[in-house]
Amino acid sequence: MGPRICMNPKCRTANTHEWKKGWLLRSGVCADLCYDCGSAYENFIFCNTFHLEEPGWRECNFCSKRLHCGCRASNSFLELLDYGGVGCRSCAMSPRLHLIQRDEIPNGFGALTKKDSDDTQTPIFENRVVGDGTAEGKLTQLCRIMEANEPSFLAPFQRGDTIVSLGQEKREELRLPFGEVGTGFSSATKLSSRSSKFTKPDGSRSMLDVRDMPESLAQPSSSMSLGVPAGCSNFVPPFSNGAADGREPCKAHPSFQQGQRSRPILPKPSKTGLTISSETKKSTASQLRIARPPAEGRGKNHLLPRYWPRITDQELQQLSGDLNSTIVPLFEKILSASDAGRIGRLVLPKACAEAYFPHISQSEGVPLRVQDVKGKEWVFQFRFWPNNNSRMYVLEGVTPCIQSMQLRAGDTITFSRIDPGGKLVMGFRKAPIPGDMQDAQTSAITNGCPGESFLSGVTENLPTVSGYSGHFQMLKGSKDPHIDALSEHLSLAEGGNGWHKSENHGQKTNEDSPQKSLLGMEKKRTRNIGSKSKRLLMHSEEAMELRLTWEEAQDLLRPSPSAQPNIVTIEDHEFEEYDEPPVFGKRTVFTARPSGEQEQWAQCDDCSKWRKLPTDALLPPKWTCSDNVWDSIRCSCSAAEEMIQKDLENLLRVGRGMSQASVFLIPAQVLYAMTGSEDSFKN
DNA sequence: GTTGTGCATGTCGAC
DNA sequence: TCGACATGCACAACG
Repeated sequence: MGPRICMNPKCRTANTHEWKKGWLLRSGVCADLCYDCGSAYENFIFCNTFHLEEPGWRECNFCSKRLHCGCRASNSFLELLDYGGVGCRSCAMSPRLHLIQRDEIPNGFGALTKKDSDDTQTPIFENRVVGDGTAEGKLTQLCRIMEANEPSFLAPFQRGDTIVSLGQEKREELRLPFGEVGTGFSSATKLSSRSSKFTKPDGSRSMLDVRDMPESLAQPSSSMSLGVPAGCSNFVPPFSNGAADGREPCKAHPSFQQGQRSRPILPKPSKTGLTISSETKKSTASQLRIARPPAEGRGKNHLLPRYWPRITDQELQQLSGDLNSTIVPLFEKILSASDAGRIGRLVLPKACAEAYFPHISQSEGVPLRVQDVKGKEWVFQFRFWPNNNSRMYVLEGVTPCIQSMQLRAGDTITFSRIDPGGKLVMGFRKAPIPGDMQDAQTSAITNGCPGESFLSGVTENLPTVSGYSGHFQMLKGSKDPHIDALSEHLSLAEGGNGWHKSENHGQKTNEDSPQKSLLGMEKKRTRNIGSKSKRLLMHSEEAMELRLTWEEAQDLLRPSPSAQPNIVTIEDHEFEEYDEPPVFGKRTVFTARPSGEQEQWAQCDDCSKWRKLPTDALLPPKWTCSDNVWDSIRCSCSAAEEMIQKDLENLLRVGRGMSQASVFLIPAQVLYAMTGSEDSFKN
């Protein structure tokens, strides 16, 4: 066991502690005791001390729950995770998935004798499967689908081993390590598959109940380590029922290597959550925006669908591939007026905060490092306020970040985790352009608000305004034309305009009850943004003007003169990637001849003479005649000006009469109309 | 006077 | 009915 960080924040600075051979369990969070400080963070229940019983088995000294690697091949557990996650060396399955009650030990394993606890790490977290038999059917259904899709997953199961039966009358507890969200879910899927052999087929049940999944994925550590089995997909959904829609094929799996992507499940409207559909095989599934439900849909604390991260499979794949890391979407939230206001407090959904952020016991909270998709690291204060015998979690100090991302009320902020490393990363989606009701309608639905009641909030075959992943949104938001081009190329971040590209989906989804959804949207939108935050809103015309202004401003952006681009090849397209932010280039004026030929004019910073340039010329912020490499005659300030004075005055008058931004881009036709004739410009 | 902080309260959705 | 949460509001700190 290598050095690990103590879970106690007061002690965690020392990462070379020895560790007691015990396990702590708290709300599904496992941790060791630190030998130095003698404790773990918070009031962990000193409950589980697992002992190696026989090959593949471990048993808690206290609660007598048993753990098995599943394949029974050996007791050789492969350590996978920083916080002690293990997997069987033979089958790579996580033993935590096979935890069962002592009295549920299947026949054939013989008597168990306790031994001294070994040093094997087996953190677990609670994953209580409903015991009414419902889960059995659901899991069976899941298994069928999985079997149909990837029979190889089931292969190890069909050796006849009676390991764990989810169909047993008594419920069992599946415990997964807090730090192994992804792994756990991935494995959970496999468990389901394995269980299929031993459960009664029940075709009538098609739902995978996720409400009784682990109580919490919280870990009292801001490091948020996430275990990822080697060789597996980059994207690891943090949800156990993601076993269905987020079931991640191992990259080593042939089907994956052949380019087969994980197929999101298309659930039908349902209150219970995930519905598994045979439609999952449709090739278009990867394009769908999936509201990936939380694994820890744990009873009343389970996350509301509105917070489920919505990300298309394709985006995930691209994100994962591009970043060469594992993306774990955690949750998202529509920014309220309060969130986006100047107070700088972002109210966090309680369930999300408790599930994915470090556990805090003091109101003061802890600093939380969150990286934006540009790589900039922000430190927020993650804290809570007592609130009606409950807690209200907030992130403080988010104003600079929100401003940096140019977010407003109504935009959606997303939290994800990047692994390895467990870094928290935040992205965003911009809200649609105000005034476009259809956009707004779809947006509201996309954001999981209104319409969710009839969309189930599970999967929405809908577009989003900008695609998920603020990763790409940030790329676009960078306003670096090159990055922006990349973003466009990837067809992810579409911001406003791109919204229309998949609009039909939204229409289709809403056609059942457009008015209802519209009303609901409006209602929700009103609430989200708040009547008192109208100052944060703007009229559609204003928004349009702002958008146009910004778009125009983009034409002025130039790569920093000192910046050296990195050439990035994506899908056979080469893009220049700059580390340095773009700079504003010199403003120019475009004109057009009657023939349609366009011209670009720039004014020398030294002599103030106007020079004609190629239309594709990009000028640095400071430009003089000597920089006029396109015209050997007029590359000096001593050269005569091309434009006659009258036309020049017209040109400048037009510029003054227009908005500050528009002066940069005088419509050529307008200019020509004002100047009257082609003779306005002399060559 | 402005801004920040901490808590209270009303609304609304989920159960 | 209850919990979550958006936001109001009183008070403190600060310039």
